[in-house]
Amino acid sequence: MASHGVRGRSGGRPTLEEVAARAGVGRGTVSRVINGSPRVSDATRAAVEAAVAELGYVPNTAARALAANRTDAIALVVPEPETRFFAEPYFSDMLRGVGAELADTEMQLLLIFAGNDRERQRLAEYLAAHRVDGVLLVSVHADDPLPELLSQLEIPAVVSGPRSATETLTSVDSDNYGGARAAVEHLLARGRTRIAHITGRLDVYGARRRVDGYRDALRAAGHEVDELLIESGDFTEDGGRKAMTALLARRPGLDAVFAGSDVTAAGARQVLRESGLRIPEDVSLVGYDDSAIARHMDPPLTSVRQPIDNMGRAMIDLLLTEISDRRPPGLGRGERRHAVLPTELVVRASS
Amino acid sequence: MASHGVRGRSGGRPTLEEVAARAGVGRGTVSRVINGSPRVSDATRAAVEAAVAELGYVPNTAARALAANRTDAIALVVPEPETRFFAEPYFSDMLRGVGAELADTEMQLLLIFAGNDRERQRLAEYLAAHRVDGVLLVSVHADDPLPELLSQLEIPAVVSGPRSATETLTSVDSDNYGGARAAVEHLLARGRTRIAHITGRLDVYGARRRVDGYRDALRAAGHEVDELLIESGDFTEDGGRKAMTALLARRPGLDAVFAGSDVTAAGARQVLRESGLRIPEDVSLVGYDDSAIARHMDPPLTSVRQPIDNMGRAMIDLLLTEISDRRPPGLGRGERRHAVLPTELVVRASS
DNA sequence: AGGTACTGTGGGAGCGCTCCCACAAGTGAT
DNA sequence: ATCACTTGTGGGAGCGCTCCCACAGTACCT
Repeated sequence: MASHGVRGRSGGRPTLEEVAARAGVGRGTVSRVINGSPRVSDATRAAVEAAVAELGYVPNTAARALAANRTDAIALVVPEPETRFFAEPYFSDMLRGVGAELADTEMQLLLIFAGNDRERQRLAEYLAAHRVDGVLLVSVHADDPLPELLSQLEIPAVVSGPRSATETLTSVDSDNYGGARAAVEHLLARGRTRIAHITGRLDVYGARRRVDGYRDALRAAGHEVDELLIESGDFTEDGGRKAMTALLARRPGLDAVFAGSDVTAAGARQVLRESGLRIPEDVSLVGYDDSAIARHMDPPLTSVRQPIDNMGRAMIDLLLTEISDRRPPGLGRGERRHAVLPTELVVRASS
Repeated sequence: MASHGVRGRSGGRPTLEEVAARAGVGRGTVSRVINGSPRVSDATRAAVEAAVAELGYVPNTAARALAANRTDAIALVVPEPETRFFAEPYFSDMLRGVGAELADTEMQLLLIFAGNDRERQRLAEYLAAHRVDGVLLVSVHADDPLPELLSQLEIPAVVSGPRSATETLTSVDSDNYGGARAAVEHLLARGRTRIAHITGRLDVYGARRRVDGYRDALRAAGHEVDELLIESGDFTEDGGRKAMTALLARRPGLDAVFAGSDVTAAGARQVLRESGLRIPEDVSLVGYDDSAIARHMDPPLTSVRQPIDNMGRAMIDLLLTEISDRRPPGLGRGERRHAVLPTELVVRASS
C-alpha cells in the first residue's frame, strides 16, 4: 500500500543513509525522526518524512535489533499441547485480549507451544538466544521450571495465574476465591444449604483457591463444611460425571452443586438427570468460566465469568512496563506486581 | 538446560569472538563450525565445540540476520478472523503438519492473523520490512490482493488452494475434484441415482472443483446432470438446513446427498430426519472433511478426508526449497510448482 | 562582555555476525 | 624442483541501525 518506492541504485531497499542524503540531513537526524524523538525541528521533520515517503523507506528490523539490543517481539508461551489450545476457549479469549492490547504497538506477538519435551527444549534455546523482549506465560502448572528459567535469564515475563506458584514473576489472575465465594453465596441466598463442590484439578492453583472460596462462604454463613460434599474433578466432562456419581452415593440429600468448570457441570448435569433429579427444582447447579456451553445448556447454566480477555490486556500492560523499566540498565527493577481481576456471577435458570 | 555459561567479563552474552579466543582459533573458523561447514578439520571443530559449550554460546539472531540478510523465520498467514481460526479444525490440522515438518529446522514459525483491514495493513508493513524469509498463506479468497503483494515484494510464498486463483505463487491443494468424484461414484455404486449436491461457498475455488467432480462423475456414469439437484450452501450448518429444505421441495424423490462439508451435512441430516427420511435407507448422505463431527454423527457420516496435515508438510517443503533457491541471487527462480494431494473416501454408515 | 544553558544537528563508533579474499601448508603431476 | 590444485584457516570489510559525543547556534542570565 505504501511504497511506489524508488529503489536505491543497488536494487535493494533504501537505508537510513539514503533517506538522510535525500532529505539533506544527517543519519542521526533521520533516526530521530523515525523514532519519534522530540528534539527535531518541525521543518527538518517534514523534510525527512517526505524523503521517507518518496523512497518507501522501511527500517531494517535486524539492524535495529542488533544496535539497540531489543527485538520488539514478545512471546505468548502456551505450555500445553496444541490440541488443548484449540479446544479451550480460555486461550482464544486470552489471545484476543492480548492481540487487541498489542494492536497499537510496534510489538510483534509470537505464539509458542511448549506442550512436550522437545518443544520445551526448543523454547529454552529460544529464550537463551534472547529472541524476544518479554514473555507471556499462560496456564503454568505447579512444578513448571519455566518461571525459574525466565527469571534466571532475566527476561521480563508475566504469568497468568496466582502469585504463589511463581513468586518470582509478575502475574495476573482472576479472583478465583471471590468468584467461588460469590457462587456459593448465591446458592445460600437461594436457600440451599447442602451445597456440594466438584473441584478442578488441584494441581492448578486457581482450582484450590476456588475450594477456599467455597469453604469460606459456607463458614461465613455459619455452616460447617462437610468434607464429604467435596469431590475432586479434573475439569473434564467425564470427571464431572464420576464426581457427581460419587457425591450422590455419599450424600443423596444434596441440594446444590458448584462445579469447577462449565464442562464439569455438564457432566454433573447428566448424572443428575439420570438420577431423576430436576435442575433447579431439586438441585441447583452452578458452573465456572461462563463458556458457550453454559449459555446453551438445558437449563442455561449459572456460571462465574472470568474476564479472560481483560487478563490478556492486563498481562500486556504489565509486561510492557516491565520491559521499558528494564531498558535503563539495572536500577532496582520494581518489585513484582500481582494483579487480580474481579469475576462476575452470571445467573441463569440452573440455580 | 544447556548453559552454566561463564559470563563474559562485560556481563553480557558471549560472542563469536570470545568463543574464538577461548578455542584458540579465528572468528571465521568458529562461524564455520556453528554453521556446519565441512571445511573444518575434526580437531578444530572439537575445540570450538568445547569452547561453545563452556561459554554457553548462543548465536545472536539479530546480528546473523543483518549480516546474512535472512531472518530464519516464516509466517503462517491466516486471512481470517481469529474466531474462524479456532472454530475450524482445518487450521489446527494445518498447524500440526506445519509444526511437525518444521520441528527439525532452525526456522521459526510466526502465526499472523489478517482478518480485518487493520490487521492486513499491519501485515503489509510487516512484509515490506522483510521480517520473514517466506510466507505460508492458507485459505485465500478469490480476489485477495495478498498473493500479488507477495510476488511484488519477491517474498517466497506457498498458498494452500488451487493454482488458478493464485497463478503467481507456488501452491498446494488437495484433490477436491477427485474427492468429490469418488464420493459420487461411491453413491452410484450403492445404486443411488438421484444424487443431490449441496455446494460450499462458490467463491472458494475448491468448492467449485467439487461441483465439477460431482458433475463429471455423473456424466461418466452415463447420467444427465439435473441442475435442480444442485443447491449452493456456505459450509455452515444453517446453510445446510436451508439448502436441504430447498432441495426436498424441488426434488422430493432424491435418494442421496453429497454435502460440501461435514457441517453442511449435519444441517442436511437434521432436515432429512424432520422430513421423516431415514439415513441411509431412504437417503444416503456423504460429507466432506472427515472432521470429528463425521465420526460422531448418528449415523456416522461417510466423508471425504483431506490430508490437511500433509498439506501443511508439503507447503513447508516447497517453501523451504523456494527460499534456498532464491538465496543465490536471481538466476531463474524455478517455475511455479503446484502440488495436489490425494483425498480419501472414508465410508461409514450414512451411505 | 562573558558566562551558562539549552536546542538541533552531524557523524564516529560499534552492535555481532557472514562473506570472502588472502595465504600457509600439504599433495601430486610434471 | 616447479607448478597447479586443494584444504584449512585468519581476519578485514561491511550489513543498517542506535547511541552518544561534539559542536554550532541561539537565548538568557550576570
